Amino acid sequence: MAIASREGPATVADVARVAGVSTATVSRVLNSPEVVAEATRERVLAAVGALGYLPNVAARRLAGAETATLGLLLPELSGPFFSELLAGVEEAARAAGRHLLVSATEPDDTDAPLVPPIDPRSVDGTIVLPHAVDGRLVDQMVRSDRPVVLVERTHPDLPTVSVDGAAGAAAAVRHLVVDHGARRVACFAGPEDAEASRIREIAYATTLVAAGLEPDPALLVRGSWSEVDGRRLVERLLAAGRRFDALFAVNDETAIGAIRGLERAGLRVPDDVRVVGFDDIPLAGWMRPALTTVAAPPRLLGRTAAELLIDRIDGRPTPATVRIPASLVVRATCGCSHQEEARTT
Amino acid sequence: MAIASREGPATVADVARVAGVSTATVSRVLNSPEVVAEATRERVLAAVGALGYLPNVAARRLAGAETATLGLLLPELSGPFFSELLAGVEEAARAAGRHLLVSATEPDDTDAPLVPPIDPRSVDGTIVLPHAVDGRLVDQMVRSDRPVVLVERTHPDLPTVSVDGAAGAAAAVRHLVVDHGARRVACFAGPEDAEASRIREIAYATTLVAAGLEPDPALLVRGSWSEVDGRRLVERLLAAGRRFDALFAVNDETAIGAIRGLERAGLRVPDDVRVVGFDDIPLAGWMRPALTTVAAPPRLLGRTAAELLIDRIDGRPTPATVRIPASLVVRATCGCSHQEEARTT
DNA sequence: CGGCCGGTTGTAAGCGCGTACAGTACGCGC
DNA sequence: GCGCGTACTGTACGCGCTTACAACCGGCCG
Repeated sequence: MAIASREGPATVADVARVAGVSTATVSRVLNSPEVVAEATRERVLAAVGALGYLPNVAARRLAGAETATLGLLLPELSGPFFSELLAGVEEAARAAGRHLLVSATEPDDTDAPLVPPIDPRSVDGTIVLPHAVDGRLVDQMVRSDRPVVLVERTHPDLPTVSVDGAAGAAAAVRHLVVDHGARRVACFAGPEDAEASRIREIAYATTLVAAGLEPDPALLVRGSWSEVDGRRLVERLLAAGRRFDALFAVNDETAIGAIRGLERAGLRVPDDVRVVGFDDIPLAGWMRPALTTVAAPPRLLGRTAAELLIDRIDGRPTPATVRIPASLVVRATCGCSHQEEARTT
Repeated sequence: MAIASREGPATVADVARVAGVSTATVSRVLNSPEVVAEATRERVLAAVGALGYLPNVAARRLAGAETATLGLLLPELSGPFFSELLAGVEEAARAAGRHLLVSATEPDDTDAPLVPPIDPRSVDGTIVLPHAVDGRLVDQMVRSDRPVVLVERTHPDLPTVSVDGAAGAAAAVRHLVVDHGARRVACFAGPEDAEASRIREIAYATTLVAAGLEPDPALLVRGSWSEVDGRRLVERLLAAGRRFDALFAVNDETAIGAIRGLERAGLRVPDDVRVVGFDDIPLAGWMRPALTTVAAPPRLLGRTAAELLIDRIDGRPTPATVRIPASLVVRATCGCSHQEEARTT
């Protein structure tokens, strides 16, 4: 006489006993139902329901199956951009019945050089954002043979999803120059090694040229994507006596900081300086004057990356690169009429 | 002659072979070093280093050890409050060498009634936020015998960490009434079943009474913590002909929405209506006029919850309840002088 | 000098699950 | 009536690791 129920959660063995089959059959019902006879399948499923059986992820993983969890590696999770992106990833993961293992990595984390923040063996695949890990680690992940998807960052043999920074930046600068007649357009860029920023800077310069303007190198300055840096860059430029009638920032937080800096310096936005940001974080629409910016919907970015990763995991054919279109969202800081509508988000 | 190195990551067996010991000894070196002889330990450690051995989490878990990962269950991850909290949790988890499994649960997720978004067996413990799961699920997690910590939510036999909402709300209302002479103070609350909101509402009412004012029930209205709802509540109140000279919102987003609504209705903040929020999200300090609010640092909340959970997991004694002090951050929307300093965040 | 003890290390038994391989039972054709 | 294929199902092993339990060793006490 077998013991009817034991401590702790039910196992395949329990289900097998209740359904009167072997554990192998239970496992088959769960993983490849089509090979099991109809009647047996139903009996097993009933037992699963009755016992509230839930597969043990660890055991499953150990036995070689998938984890049903995605890894996400990013530099930080607090800002509006990353948190929206995270939300998008989580959304897609959950929709696909996957869990999400998240890890942030302080950029200045010099020690613990090669222990990955996420063990590739405990996830089915990983999404990696810029600066989240250094190149060696990425290489290591590639070798781990588990799928990896990059976001806003490239690598010779890894798929990437990114926003169309070039088109977005071009649209922003064109709007400033062509529609508003700006002559001296500053560019507040990110760190030199940030690919996403480089792409936008280049588009900024070429668009200027295309419009018959000569880019002034002194007007291209670098910060670290943060609000305070936006403010600091304005101060630095102004202190150096550089004047400009428009400003394109490679992300919204920098743009917002810049606007604060301009206000404090007694300059009005958009009357004295027109400003366009990039990203379209929620705050962009809430602030006053509302920020004109390039929409690079982080949530969509995240969702797309997750979907691509899941497709890879499941072995479906996937594009090597997905480019999310960026579109100019005209609000007030560029100098267009202030008839801004309530955001419908 | 044993094979020197095989495919894939190294295992304890590999380490054992290289170090010339048994797998048990390797395991012991990793888990309870003190029982292993000095010389042996060093030899094993050397082998671990040489092979770049990394324990397989799944196997470890299956064998009964801990996962070194924390679960976090929240209603959504996009807003400023949750994303900051998440950052705090992640920070503490990483500092303690733990991973983080994150899951959001749409509140309107009616189906899939009892399958937990996070399998309690695959984490060492879980942090649960309001609305993240319904009561039955919480009960289930309690029974799973793995530690659970609640945030801004209570349960008879679970530890909780929350901000001192009562003290914070009281300070806010007192500031409005005593320092600014407000007579008719509206309260924009959250849903009826939100504990955190209830506590603040009660403090709002009692503080009014204590100040010799009689709370007008018509001025206590409910939304869902969101910006749009803040705006809607203003419209509704105004449409109903209710007048008020001050407004206390139980969270910043509602307060911000309310301010937009007031502006649109032609009322000036703080001149016509003084506003105080709650939470102190980053945006509070960035917007204009800058929002006076009660600081309930979400990051600190998250970090504290994670630390409490880790203490529980490690079996250290822990308080049943941690209350994070809330402090009034005076900026512009309450009507105090506009000499707001740059946020030093 | 035998026995016993504390300090170490090895042996082996699972943890829960997937799956190759080996049946088993039935139905068909010859 | 026998052989063989088909459709299922059961047996048994291993994934990598932890952990009783046993084994061993030198030194001590009696």
